Amino acid sequence: MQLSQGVEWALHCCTLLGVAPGLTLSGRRLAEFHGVPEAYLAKHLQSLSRAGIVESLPGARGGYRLARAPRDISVLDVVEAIDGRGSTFRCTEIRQRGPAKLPRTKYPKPCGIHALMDRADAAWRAELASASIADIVMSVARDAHPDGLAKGAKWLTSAMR
Amino acid sequence: MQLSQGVEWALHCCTLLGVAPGLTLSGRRLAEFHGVPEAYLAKHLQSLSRAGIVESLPGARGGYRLARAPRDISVLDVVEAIDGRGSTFRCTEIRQRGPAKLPRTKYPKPCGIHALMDRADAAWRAELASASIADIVMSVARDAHPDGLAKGAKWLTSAMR
DNA sequence: GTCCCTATACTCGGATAGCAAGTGTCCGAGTATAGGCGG
DNA sequence: CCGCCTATACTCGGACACTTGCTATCCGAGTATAGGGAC
Repeated sequence: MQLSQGVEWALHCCTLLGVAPGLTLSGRRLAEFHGVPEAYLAKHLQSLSRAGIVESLPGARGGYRLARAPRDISVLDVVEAIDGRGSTFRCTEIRQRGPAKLPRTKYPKPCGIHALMDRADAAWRAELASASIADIVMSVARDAHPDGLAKGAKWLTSAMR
Repeated sequence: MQLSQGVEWALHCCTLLGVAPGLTLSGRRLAEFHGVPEAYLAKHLQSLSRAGIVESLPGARGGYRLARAPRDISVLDVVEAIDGRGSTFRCTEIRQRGPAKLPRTKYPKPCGIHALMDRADAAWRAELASASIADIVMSVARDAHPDGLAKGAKWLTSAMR
């Protein structure tokens, strides 16, 4: 079970877009800043757009910007936008197959395995929902090396020209 | 991100093997009881065997049985045996790429995104580690319909003949 | 009746195809901009 | 000098190949058993 590669890219993109309110960057700039292939990143940006996390502005000087305040976008929102909203565990109800099966009405409660898996899933989601893009931006501002922040800021000003 | 199909099968197999100490069932019987293809289930049983969760007995009257007490086998053990032990999130350190990169020594701490993902991963694993096969067996015994348990017990006695 | 041997049937284990989803890429539709032209 | 028009360059969006890993299956090596035969 592995998370899609695009999740990492999408989170970093949202983090970058979250450093300044209304900051708009094109797919090309976002790819350039992160050193990832532009064409493939565009695919994930589309997913973010469809999910209502970022909004796209067409035309020259267009690009992507956050659709909501960084505080109101949880990491879980981004993860689900890229990787899908489905549960990690799919219960095929194999207890209802084989020689010990009963009529369908005899299974009022979900099986213990399914219930446990859902609990683990909920714990994972809760952790991701507890952090917002704003939190990530703050953590970067706090932990990153000053030189890196300076280079980033410099690139940003030149990219917005 | 979706869990492998085999995880469900493996958990149900371990649950069945956990109902009685030393209970040994062949791959054929396990597949028959759960109504799943025997050939494919065998592949997952091999994984369980390699992970030291079940031990295999060759020859006629052979099969699989739990290698440890049900109490000492966590659900996480089974999940990791089938689906791998790797983290769900793979950080490719894209912050070290692009125009704002710095020498590698300038990144003493893992990035905030990576740290958060690891926390979520840990929460998921903790939940799965908190339950053992013995717990699953108990929950089935408590929640399943008496008729289903009776049919299961009947099949079991005939299968052990 | 007891022991031994052999053939058997059953078991696990790894090696081998098929397929779906993620990965990676491309080109077309649409728009704000920049420059040129006319008034 | 000012306003309008046109061409341009850039943007997003969806449609199209490719690869990895999960899904599914098969056959071969090995062993405990069951039955038969010899003593």
